[in-house]
Amino acid sequence: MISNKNCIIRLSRYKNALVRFKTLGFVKIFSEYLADAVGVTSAQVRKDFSLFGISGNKRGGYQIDALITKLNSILGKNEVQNVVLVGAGQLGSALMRYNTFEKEGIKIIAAFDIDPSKINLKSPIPILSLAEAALFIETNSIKIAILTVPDMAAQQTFDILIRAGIKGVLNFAPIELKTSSDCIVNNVNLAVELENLIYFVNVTAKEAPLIKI
Amino acid sequence: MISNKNCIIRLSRYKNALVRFKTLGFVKIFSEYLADAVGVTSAQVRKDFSLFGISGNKRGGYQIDALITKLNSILGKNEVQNVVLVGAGQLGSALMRYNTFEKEGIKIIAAFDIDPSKINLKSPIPILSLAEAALFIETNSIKIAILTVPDMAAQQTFDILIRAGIKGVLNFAPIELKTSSDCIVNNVNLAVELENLIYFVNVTAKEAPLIKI
DNA sequence: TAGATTGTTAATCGATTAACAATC
DNA sequence: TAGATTGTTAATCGATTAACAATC
Repeated sequence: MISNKNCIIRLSRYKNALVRFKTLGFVKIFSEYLADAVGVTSAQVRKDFSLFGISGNKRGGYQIDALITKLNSILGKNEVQNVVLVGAGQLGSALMRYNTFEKEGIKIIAAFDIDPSKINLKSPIPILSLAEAALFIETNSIKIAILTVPDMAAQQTFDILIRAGIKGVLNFAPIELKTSSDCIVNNVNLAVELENLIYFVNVTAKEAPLIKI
Repeated sequence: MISNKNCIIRLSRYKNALVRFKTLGFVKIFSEYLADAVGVTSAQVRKDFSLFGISGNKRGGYQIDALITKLNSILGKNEVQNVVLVGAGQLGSALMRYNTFEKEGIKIIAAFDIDPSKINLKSPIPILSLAEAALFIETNSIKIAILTVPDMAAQQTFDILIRAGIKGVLNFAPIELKTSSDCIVNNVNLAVELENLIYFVNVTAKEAPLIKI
């Protein structure tokens, strides 16, 4: 029932697409249309749903409202998810102001930084000293952290978070964090994403002339 | 030879890890250690390398310097890659200040926004009117764009970019862009990444008590 | 040389897709 | 009813891994 990461990411995408369909006034939807909106096959949609016991009506498709409710429940979106952010540098500060998280029910309730000049208890999201992180995380039972510290500090900061009880980390440092089995790490590396794009654009450009001949 | 996206992303990770090994004074490396640093198997490393004709020395491993050079060449990192950014909102502005790109040889040479109040020709990265984007992209032969506009504007802005000759887009809108076959889209969705993490942390938490019994 | 590591093949694994019976 | 869509099984596809001969 846990399924793989890609499957869960698709559930999020289905949910987002369904919200858009609902905004447009739709009430029911067929797997074919939902698949199209998300860029997968209809078989994939039905398979994913069946893995989570989501069923529709043969010939009648799926009720959008019920589907959104079910997906939100699976994805833990029925309650606000409190997270902390560690590393209030350029990217970290931007994420603190990134209002899409709030819209999606994800609340950064505090940020931490090692640099005393960054500490600011009065900003909309308080920025505290890294030294206070462990206690804060424990007393507030925070399970998820966003890690936006410099590369060289990533592993040691991560270790602090683990010891404080963090169970999931969204890591922006281009480092493979050594983790214990009970903490999950999702890596986001924007430079790598761009490099990837550059690579494929370049190979396609090199190939194109051959095709034209 | 094109290979799949995951393979190319691994090449970027190998490259990053190798640069760190080099910093630490290493000259040679075995597939086993590189695999460990990146979190894959040594067979995977050797397989990836062989796909790109990279060879080492049996019994002697790989020369780090030569390897970095080769990977940089494959990934197009021998020259600075110019890109544009479209949508100078919260996230867009942060990415403009995100110096990791510059460090990685990726230069945002201009940004565009539809909001006249955002236009600023004197900022370090000039912010121009969206109306000027097509001409700018064409005259400068820009192939890659970072798209950070609001969800509802994403598709129409994307269409403008396509017509201007953009071949690769790093898309931050939670929308599946309808693209032509000759433009590649990489999606980054931070809220979805966090949702994913939340999901797996929650299921693990629910399962843990069962394991303890 | 003996031992260790690469390079590559074949086996495994898992995810996606096609296909179709069930059924509304 | 006839037709269309779901739910699920089996087939396909592709990526990862194990294993080992080649060889430094």
